[in-house]
Amino acid sequence: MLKGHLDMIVLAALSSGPSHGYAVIQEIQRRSGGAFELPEGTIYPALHRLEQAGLLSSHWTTAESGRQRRVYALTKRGTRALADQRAIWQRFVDAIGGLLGHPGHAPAQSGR
Amino acid sequence: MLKGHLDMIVLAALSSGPSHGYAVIQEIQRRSGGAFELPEGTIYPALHRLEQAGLLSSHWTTAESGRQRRVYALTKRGTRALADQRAIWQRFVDAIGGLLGHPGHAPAQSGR
DNA sequence: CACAAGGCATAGTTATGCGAGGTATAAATC
DNA sequence: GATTTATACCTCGCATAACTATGCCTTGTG
Repeated sequence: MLKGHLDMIVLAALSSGPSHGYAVIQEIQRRSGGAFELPEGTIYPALHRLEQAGLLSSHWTTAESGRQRRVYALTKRGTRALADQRAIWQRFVDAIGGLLGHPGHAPAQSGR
Repeated sequence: MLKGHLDMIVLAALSSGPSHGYAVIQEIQRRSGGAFELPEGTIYPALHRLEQAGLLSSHWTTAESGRQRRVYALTKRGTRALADQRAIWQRFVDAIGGLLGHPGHAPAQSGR
């Protein structure tokens, strides 16, 4: 379960350039090594939420195939939000690491 | 927010030996470097859930102070569950890592 | 005695990922 | 030419689970 981390994941998937919803799903699946196969019912609402929040912008395009696609791109705020999320994620991972570390083992003081 | 990972955290906090609820809260706070300050309304239901699931066992004791405490301990299944959770967590972290990794960067193939 | 600190408990709110269902077009298969 | 598969979008409602708020009891302290 990625509760609470989905936004970061979607933002990350768009960090390499604009893309449309369906492609985001596949990009996430690819980049996660198949670990995350997110259903549409997860991604589309997330994209809408993020656009609503001003972290993404979207516009309709027509692919060469003639298909209609809604392409999303990170906004300035979205890029910043992703950076924040990364930092939070890192702290989160460190904290869990401290908890999982052996009983008597002093938590890695993490140089920074 | 540690949605979905709370159980692992609680199990981890008990991996160094039996303890009672209130102490679990403080242990988690300590081991996480202060990152996780879990309210009682989070921990107690979690402990109950885990006992219900057979991952913890509990019994009442009386401290030297005369106070009643409910002490929880990992069961065999709980220990196994913790190990499983660790593995899942590791895969999860790796997957997120792949997503956060630079765009053109091939995801670490992680030998195993 | 009042109040803080230790200790346990639960009922209700809220957030959110996901399943299920719906629409539509293009390409492939039969 | 008809059916299926893949692409592409959308939304409603459920279930899960963490958190807020609150209450109760005991022990120690000012």
